[in-house]
Amino acid sequence: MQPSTAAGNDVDPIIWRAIAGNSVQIPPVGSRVYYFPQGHAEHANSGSPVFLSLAIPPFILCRVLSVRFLADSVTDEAFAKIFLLPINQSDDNDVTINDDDADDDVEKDVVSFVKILTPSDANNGGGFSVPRFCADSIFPRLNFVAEPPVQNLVIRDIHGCIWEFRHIYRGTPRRHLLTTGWSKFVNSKKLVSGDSAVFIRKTRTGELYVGVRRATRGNDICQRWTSTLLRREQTSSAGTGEVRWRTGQGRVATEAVAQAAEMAARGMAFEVSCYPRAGWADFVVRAEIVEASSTMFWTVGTRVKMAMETEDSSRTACFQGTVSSVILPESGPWRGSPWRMLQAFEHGTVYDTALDLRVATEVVVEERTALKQLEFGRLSVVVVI
Amino acid sequence: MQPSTAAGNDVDPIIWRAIAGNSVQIPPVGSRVYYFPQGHAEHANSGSPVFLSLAIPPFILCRVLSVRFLADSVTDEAFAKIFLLPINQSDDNDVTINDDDADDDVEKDVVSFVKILTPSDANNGGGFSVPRFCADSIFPRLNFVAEPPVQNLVIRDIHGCIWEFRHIYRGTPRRHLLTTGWSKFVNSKKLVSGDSAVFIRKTRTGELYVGVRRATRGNDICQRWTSTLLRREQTSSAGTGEVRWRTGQGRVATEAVAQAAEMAARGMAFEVSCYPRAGWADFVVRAEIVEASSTMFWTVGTRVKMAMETEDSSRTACFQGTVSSVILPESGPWRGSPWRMLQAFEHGTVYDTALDLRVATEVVVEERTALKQLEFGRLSVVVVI
DNA sequence: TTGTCGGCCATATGCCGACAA
DNA sequence: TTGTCGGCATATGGCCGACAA
Repeated sequence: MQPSTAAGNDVDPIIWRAIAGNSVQIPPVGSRVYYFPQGHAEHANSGSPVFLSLAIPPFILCRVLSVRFLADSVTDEAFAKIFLLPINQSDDNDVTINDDDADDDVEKDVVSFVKILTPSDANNGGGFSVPRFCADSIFPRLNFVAEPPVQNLVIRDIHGCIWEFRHIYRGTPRRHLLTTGWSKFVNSKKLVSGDSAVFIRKTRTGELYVGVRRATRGNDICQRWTSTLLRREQTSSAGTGEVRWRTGQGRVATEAVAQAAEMAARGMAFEVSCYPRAGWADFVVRAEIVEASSTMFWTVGTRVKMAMETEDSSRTACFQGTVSSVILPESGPWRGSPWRMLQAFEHGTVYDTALDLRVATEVVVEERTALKQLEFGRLSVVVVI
Repeated sequence: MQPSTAAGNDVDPIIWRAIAGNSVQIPPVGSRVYYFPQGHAEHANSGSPVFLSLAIPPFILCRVLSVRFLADSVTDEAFAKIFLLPINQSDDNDVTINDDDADDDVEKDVVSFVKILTPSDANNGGGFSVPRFCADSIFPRLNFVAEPPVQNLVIRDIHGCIWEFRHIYRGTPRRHLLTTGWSKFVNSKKLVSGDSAVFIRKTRTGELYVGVRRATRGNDICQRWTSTLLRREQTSSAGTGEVRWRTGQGRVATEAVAQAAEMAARGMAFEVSCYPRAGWADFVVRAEIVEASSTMFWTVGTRVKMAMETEDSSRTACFQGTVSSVILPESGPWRGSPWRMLQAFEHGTVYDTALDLRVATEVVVEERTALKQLEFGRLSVVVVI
């Protein structure tokens, strides 16, 4: 099975990471991971996958053979295709090439800024109000002696397509704005208020990039606090029909899940597409994390803490909670599966950001979590406290 | 395996048939059919499917367990989900409920009209020039004493969504036009000149329906005579990106093909999605047709005739030709497969329509055909002459 | 510092009859 | 009968500073 190229060209990993979010974890080539078919199935776009053989283990140890960083041609979402080879438990040493230093270097090579779009930003006929920090740190400096100070920005999106924006500093009081070109971008990407725009600058070359993140709605706990309902959906029966892809939850074909699980269970190399989205669980998890968790004695009352990024990636906040139930299926096809074995009750959380997380303090977190389930914004790690 | 419901609601079979085209053949529930994995694979949207087991027979006898008439939520194409159970050759009697009479009755219950859109019809800011016959036979009669004669039409599309069009009879000389509402429809359905609109009226209730058929381009012989190139594609790198689905050829996920073929080979019930499109071969074919063809001694020089509908379904035309080669693979995974075993050379064709088929008289038909391959417009049957 | 609003201008949309194929 | 065009009215897009949060 060759990794298919039909989904488009590979994305520069540096840009990919900046657009997907800095806390997204993609296991490096050579590392050991566990593949969770149940988690994969949760990403299917319709129904439950059909497994030809009934004996699909709940988790399968694999080695990462390759990783491709890609972009969804319809939604612009960053996603990764990971090529996995099932391996034995005894094969327990990572063969990762340790290039952490190199990674750090290149990561410092970009600077990025995320803004959640206001209604004014996303309105038809409107421009984009550029926060001061973005204008100063990302965009080229304007010539402020001109009247008005103005320049044309040439920015590439995740596909490498070029977009042009007029960047002007005007108004009383003065502020930075993107005018001409912005509206076309918003319409083309089908952005609505609540979505985010990511502006990225490669510090060495000065090249500019722009990415989008869709507002997380319609999944799990996120659904409860969001006040923006299905504004992207067809509002009247005679609507334009152009935004229908918004209704689909999963991004992965049901049959692709079934096929991957089948091949994994047979010990054959297989490929999975991972869409890192807030509120969706990773189903390919570093083996070290799974193994550390499996040695933990989970019991009701265990207190846990979860670090996660806010939606605009500007800060990291914490969930704190108590495990309220531990469920390991005792029968059925998934007997003994740790997937979503934990359910936590959240309490007494201290946040260092106010806006986005405040409503969540009032709800019971019902997600069952093995390790990385309670995503909100993006979860980075679970710590027992 | 339950037929999934995620693709949308079922379409009224009468409306479905009128929109798909009257010559589209969907095998009835209970009938025996042959499933051709190779033909199915030709409908995959990327690469070649991965077959887990290598022994996939080239054709598998099945019984039709159920048929669902559906509509693609993105392209509005009519397609069918057919649920098939592999059966033995000895199980040779159809269990079809003979409801031909009933079918005939209901088919007479609708009247439809197809028009290929002119540039003026598909232009932005333009209306739709309603042919006289359509206005007379499909739309409600206007009040011609009014000045101008005008009415509002309320028409449902294949999804049941309501569209409103202003139908006016004006101009000098007088003619029927759809004005207000038409442009929104064209933009929403992404119609371009060359595509077709189908207007349907249920004679009993007077209810109106509208469907679309995309111009057949990019496949086989159709590609050679069409002069309209990829006008729907993104023209600039900063384009809107809204028409990208036009680039995809197949409509079926590669993994779905692999899974269906696997299950068919194992004798398990499976489901396939069939998109009846001109230029694409049916991969689920009535058993009687396949068996009749397999008793035929095919040889180079055999003269064949093929009836087919013109694109606007108004008339039936004929291809005539001579078999120029007969190829049965002698080795490889598809040894002995009849799929596309015939290649025909076209000659001396007599058409009873002029416009759409005339260029095809000048080309060599290179398609290899088992039975139903030389689709142009829509092929209905091959006859040895 | 930055989100939203009303004003105002430019452009695009879209209805029309004229005319010709 | 019907496809295409130019004219013209109107709607929408989109840039602007004012003002307030």
